[in-house]
Amino acid sequence: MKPRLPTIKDVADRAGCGIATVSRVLNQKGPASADTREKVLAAANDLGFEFNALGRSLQSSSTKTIGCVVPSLANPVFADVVQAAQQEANAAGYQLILACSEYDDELETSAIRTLLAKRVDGLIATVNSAENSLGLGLLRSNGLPCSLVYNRKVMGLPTWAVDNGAAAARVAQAFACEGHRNTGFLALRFNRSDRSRERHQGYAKACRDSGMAPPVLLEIEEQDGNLLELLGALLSEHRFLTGIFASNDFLALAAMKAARDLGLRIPDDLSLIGFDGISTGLIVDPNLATIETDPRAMGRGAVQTVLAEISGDEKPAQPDPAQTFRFRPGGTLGPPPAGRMDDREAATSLSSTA
Amino acid sequence: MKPRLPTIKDVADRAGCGIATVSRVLNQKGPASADTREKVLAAANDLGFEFNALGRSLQSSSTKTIGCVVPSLANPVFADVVQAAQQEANAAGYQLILACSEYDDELETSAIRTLLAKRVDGLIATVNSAENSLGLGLLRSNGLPCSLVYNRKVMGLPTWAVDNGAAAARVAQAFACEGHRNTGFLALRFNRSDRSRERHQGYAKACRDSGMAPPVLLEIEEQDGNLLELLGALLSEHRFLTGIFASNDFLALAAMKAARDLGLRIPDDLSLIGFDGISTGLIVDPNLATIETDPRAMGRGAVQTVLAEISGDEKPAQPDPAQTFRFRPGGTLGPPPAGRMDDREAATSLSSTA
DNA sequence: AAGGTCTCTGGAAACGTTTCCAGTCACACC
DNA sequence: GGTGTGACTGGAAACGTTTCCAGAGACCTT
Repeated sequence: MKPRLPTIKDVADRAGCGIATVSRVLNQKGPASADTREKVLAAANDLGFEFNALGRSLQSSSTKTIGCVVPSLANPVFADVVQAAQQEANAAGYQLILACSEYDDELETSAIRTLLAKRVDGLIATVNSAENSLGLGLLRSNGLPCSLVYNRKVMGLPTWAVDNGAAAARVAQAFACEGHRNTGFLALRFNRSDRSRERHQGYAKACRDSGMAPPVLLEIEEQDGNLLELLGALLSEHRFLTGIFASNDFLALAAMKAARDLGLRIPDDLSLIGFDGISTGLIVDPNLATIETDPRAMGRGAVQTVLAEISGDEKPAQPDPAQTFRFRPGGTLGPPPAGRMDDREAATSLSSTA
Repeated sequence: MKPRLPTIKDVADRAGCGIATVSRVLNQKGPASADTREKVLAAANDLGFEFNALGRSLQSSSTKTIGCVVPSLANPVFADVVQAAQQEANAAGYQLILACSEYDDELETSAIRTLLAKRVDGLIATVNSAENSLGLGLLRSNGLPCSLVYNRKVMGLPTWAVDNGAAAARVAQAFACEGHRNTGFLALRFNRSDRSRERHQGYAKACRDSGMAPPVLLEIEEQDGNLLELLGALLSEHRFLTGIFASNDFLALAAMKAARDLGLRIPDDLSLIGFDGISTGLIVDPNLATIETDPRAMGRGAVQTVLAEISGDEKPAQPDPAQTFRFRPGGTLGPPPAGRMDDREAATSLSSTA
């Protein structure tokens, strides 16, 4: 059935020499007479020979492979991370093994375990919860070169991440500038993403600091199809909110749609700010105000860090410059509706915004 | 530096038995006394032992790994394909190795070559051009279980694809029903995607059949950032067109944005129909009329087919039911503007379009 | 002509598994 | 007490590489 692929031994037999010689010729290392070289090359060509990476890896204990764990590809942010990581790895002669955790701790751990068993040379990952990830523990304990992406720094592991706290504060400032006081924080699987939690925390703190009301937490635990309905229900329940900060752009756009379906005008009746800066936000009308991040740079950087650690000699590129995001203005942010500005008495108390 | 991971031999030494015994215990096959079993388990646990998949694969000549080649993850269609394929593979205990061809033949071939060297057990792929893909030739010649995705059937390889011709005809029909006569076909990297070419061909034929003018080919060869500008230029050049069929939704949405920037109202001044049915099309206002496909089903199906061929016993699930798409109505399709219905006199003279 | 160098070559070990096979041991049966 | 029957065990081969090392010539030098 399976037509066994030719091995180096087959080539050697056909060329009438030893396997050591074939290896030398085909890898262009070590001496070989012009005559043998030619015969080996011919034999390899005739047989359509390709090295078996397994044997090779086993002996060299290097697989030229990097593992990549992300929550999901449905979010364009991670698709971008993966794509960029892929390119960067490829350029260095490495392959990417992909695993999606589906925001599930169980799957995340088993994915990392499998990757470890496959002896990837390095690993980049966005884990559900950096603080208590079993998989990360495994990585640490056997010292595999790795880098986090979008997660906060933890256990001394390098990470390519956005400063969620600072970004959330910037959002609060944007709302405050327009005069909003009652805002909400919208999250999808709140308990399954430490990014979301950090953004919420930072946002709540910044709201307090700038004299706004504490943000209402609008949480949805995904149950697929009816996302828009759930959003609609949530929105009508909280009509008094004048602005909503969504923990990612995808959610912000969905909320925008749901609000429109409810007859709300944006930004006249409700302001929206997203997070991530995916390109779809620029296509909708009005454009989505958001925190713009650079997922491609994150993916690329993480791979560079890992590659540097693998090769050892180069100094690991430094992961975290001061600013990893910028606020992108958009038509979804405007002043709150006049009727709901009445609780303005507290408006002057805004002051400190780091 | 690298803290060599424990091998089965280490476990054997610590448990005071032979490696064969360890293998038997840990794999739960073959006999073992309760006593040894316990000692082995303890030793493995102490050492944090995990099997090395390389040695295992080398000996069993099965890597439990499936290769996956797609043009890009930037298109949500492929992100969905990959994600679904991943889930399906995982469920069967297989891992996915991802490679993106970036719509480049060179990269595509080398990706397949590498995957082959890594001895994947099977492969699913969307290739740039099914007809003349070098990589596909390689696959064929060594009989690796594989399935195409979104490509047309070729060399007897199973494929999970949309009937591009029929779908394009459906689009033509939709335009014709509304009374459009002068339409365009918009494509991004026309020469790099046989899907795009097939859609164009089918569309041109259907236009002819239904008495519309031959569609104008609006082609863009991507040069990143200025996509919207290029689209804008293209649109103003062809003001006489009342409808545009975009070869994918992403492009359709970009065109929608570009048209709006030009002051065109949709669908009053220009109708748009896309292809793929990505979810973003349902978020924009008006909703995008499009051909809805099911990328997840394609990815899942392709993996099932490959898995079936690997295990041999099951009969390969049949890839291609009659209808793999449906037309999704949307607000971007309306009747053509009254003023531009006048060139109707030429309606009968249409004839040859190769 | 003996010794030295230099280039080329192939055998063999090693990488970490699985599995075949032969060996050991305890036990029951005649 | 011998013998057969099991259950259990470990040595060794095999999977496909790379690389060390020693051997075989060819050629030059004295």
